[in-house]
Amino acid sequence: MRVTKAIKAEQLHILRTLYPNAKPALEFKTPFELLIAVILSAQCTDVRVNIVTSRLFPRANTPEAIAALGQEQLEAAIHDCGFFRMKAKHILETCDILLQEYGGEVPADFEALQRLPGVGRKTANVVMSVAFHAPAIAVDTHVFRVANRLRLAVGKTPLEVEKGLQKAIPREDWSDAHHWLILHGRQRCKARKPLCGECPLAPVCPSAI
DNA sequence: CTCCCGATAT
DNA sequence: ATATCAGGAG
Repeated sequence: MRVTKAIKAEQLHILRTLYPNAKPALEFKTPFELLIAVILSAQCTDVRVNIVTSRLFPRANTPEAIAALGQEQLEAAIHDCGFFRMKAKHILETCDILLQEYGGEVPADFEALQRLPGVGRKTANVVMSVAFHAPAIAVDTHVFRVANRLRLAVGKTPLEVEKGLQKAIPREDWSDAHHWLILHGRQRCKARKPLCGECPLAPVCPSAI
């Protein structure tokens, strides 16, 4: 199947109808809470992150309070998210930088975010898009897999797919489309056993079995 | 590229 | 037993 511009538009239309109320799955009340939640979400399900942060944020949800926990207590608090030693280290370093260089606030700047320990391109894109409503498409494992399967955007790296998606999707839909692709990846277009038989996108998907 | 971490699904 | 999970650093 050759995925034309018209077919890509149809793919997006079906995704929109499938996931009409797409929103972030991570729970947060402030940009700082979102930043911490997204750092924790690396190679971890959003469900598990929400369980951990629902216990952590009432104790500490500011750079000062997280820093006051220290490495050992923070490791214990985020243990269930995996990679807990590195994540705790990165979060503490990030809190120090926020306090020293940004007045304790999360910078609304893509480049500045990427300079924070534990924050790469994907996390910076999520924070810019979700917390600051900037046009950005974060390419996580789900977005990468689903975009490639649909050939909505093809690439060997997340950055290539990100650029392809920016061309294929109208800017005003970037935020919604990001969530459509994640929800589709979680619910139907799974990594292991994709449910092509009951997928409404199968007729416009070159990878459908 | 490997390592970081462990629970869960297959 | 192995792949996967809202990745990032060395």
